[in-house]
Amino acid sequence: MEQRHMDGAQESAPKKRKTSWKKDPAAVKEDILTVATEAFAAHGLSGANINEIAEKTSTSKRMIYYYFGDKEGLYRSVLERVYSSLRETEQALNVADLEPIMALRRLTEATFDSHVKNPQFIRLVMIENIHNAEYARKSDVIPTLNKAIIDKLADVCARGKASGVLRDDADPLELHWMTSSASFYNVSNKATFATSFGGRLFTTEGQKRIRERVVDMVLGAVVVDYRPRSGG
Amino acid sequence: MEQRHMDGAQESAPKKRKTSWKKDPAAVKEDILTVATEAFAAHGLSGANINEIAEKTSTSKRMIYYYFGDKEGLYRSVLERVYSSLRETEQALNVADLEPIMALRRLTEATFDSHVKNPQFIRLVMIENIHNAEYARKSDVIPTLNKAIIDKLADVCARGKASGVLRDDADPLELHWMTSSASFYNVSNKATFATSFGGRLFTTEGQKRIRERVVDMVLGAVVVDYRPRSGG
DNA sequence: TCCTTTATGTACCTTCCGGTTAATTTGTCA
DNA sequence: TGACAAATTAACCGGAAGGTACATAAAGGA
Repeated sequence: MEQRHMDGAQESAPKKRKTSWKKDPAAVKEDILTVATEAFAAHGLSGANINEIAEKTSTSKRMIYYYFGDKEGLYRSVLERVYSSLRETEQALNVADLEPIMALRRLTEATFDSHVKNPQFIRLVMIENIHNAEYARKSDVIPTLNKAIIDKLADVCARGKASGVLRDDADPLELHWMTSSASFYNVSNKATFATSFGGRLFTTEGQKRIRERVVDMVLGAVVVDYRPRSGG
Repeated sequence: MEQRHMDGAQESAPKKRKTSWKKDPAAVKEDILTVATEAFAAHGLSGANINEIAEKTSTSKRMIYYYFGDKEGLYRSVLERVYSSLRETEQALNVADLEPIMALRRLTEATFDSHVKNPQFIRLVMIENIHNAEYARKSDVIPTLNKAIIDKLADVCARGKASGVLRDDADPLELHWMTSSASFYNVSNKATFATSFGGRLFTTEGQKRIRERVVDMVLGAVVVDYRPRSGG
């Protein structure tokens, strides 16, 4: 992504002629995507307003249609971008040289934390599920992005079974399901849960407890004779 | 808006006068709510279309506005109705005379099953979360509906701690959070999960395994020395 | 230098859709 | 039975919002 001078109108480098417009497609696209991500995450596909999005960019509505075709195309691009960036984060985590239980704990905690830190991603996935994943399915990147995390879990599983600390029926995909479900729900359903039951679980203290409980759940389900860190 | 007599129109035997139209407000409202529930669950608040809803009812658009004021009012009514009906289901389950671990298992399984059986409820809750629960919060029934399940869990917890089978730090609200998170995610994120990882977990077989795994997770997190039914 | 392609700005159009107006029918009750 | 309220119909409105037409300024060759 090579955007030069996305702002500069006044630092006037030597001979860089700074004629009227920008002519910087990459930066323009990025700008649009950033604004659109916020809008779609906040209001959903039908709820987001192209005119409003356009106003918040440094460019015009015309450019949105020029680069993304229509509202749906813009939405798809937003979805792919946000998916990719999260999966990159997942890929960065290295647990290959931790012993299996510790590795599982770390992966679970990392998932929990990354979900908490990326509410926009969560909201877009929620929205996509409302649409029965029809746009994610159309994408040719999204369905392929997820090997990394499963591979990691498969490795941990294999090592854990070999050393006898994990149950024989432990399954990488199910493990991912378990960590995801708890971590996702924690962000996605915060609003209604707090409305029904109060905000106790969403204070700093509450989240600390929940985070530990999620680890307990996951480890409790696959570790042979799991003993929680503290308590009971 | 000031409509009384929202029901009872036909138990008056005497002078059966079946002239042209119905004059049956309760049935009309129910009809509208049924159609609207489907529409909002399918397309969300902004995505649902009042004209389409009206066409699918046996009455007219005007009637929707007559009884519910505006789109938001209709949505709120839909939300309250679906919440109430699910909570009634929860209330029906009796586990007071099961021993604590078995009671927990039953509650977890029941939650899992009821979520699977009520995808419309799930979708409406997802949508409500996209709106930060703003409409649920405005309601004066929804925030009060949820005592029942917590009370049940509190009872189980107390008994379990007394007999030493549950960890001292087991907490009813956290328990509800655990059962809900897994059960909810199983339905809410089915579409994207299957897109990313295939549908293996959503076959009949897969769901059977997942269901048992959810029980393992919950019990594994709060039961002292939990031993899963099979495996390991 | 001119021609083609890419990128951008301005103004406009059309349709959909939430909501309303006004008139009509049905039931109730004095 | 007739007046009044509740229930219902049909036609209509205004504006918002997605999308487009058209002109035109930059860049990149030949």
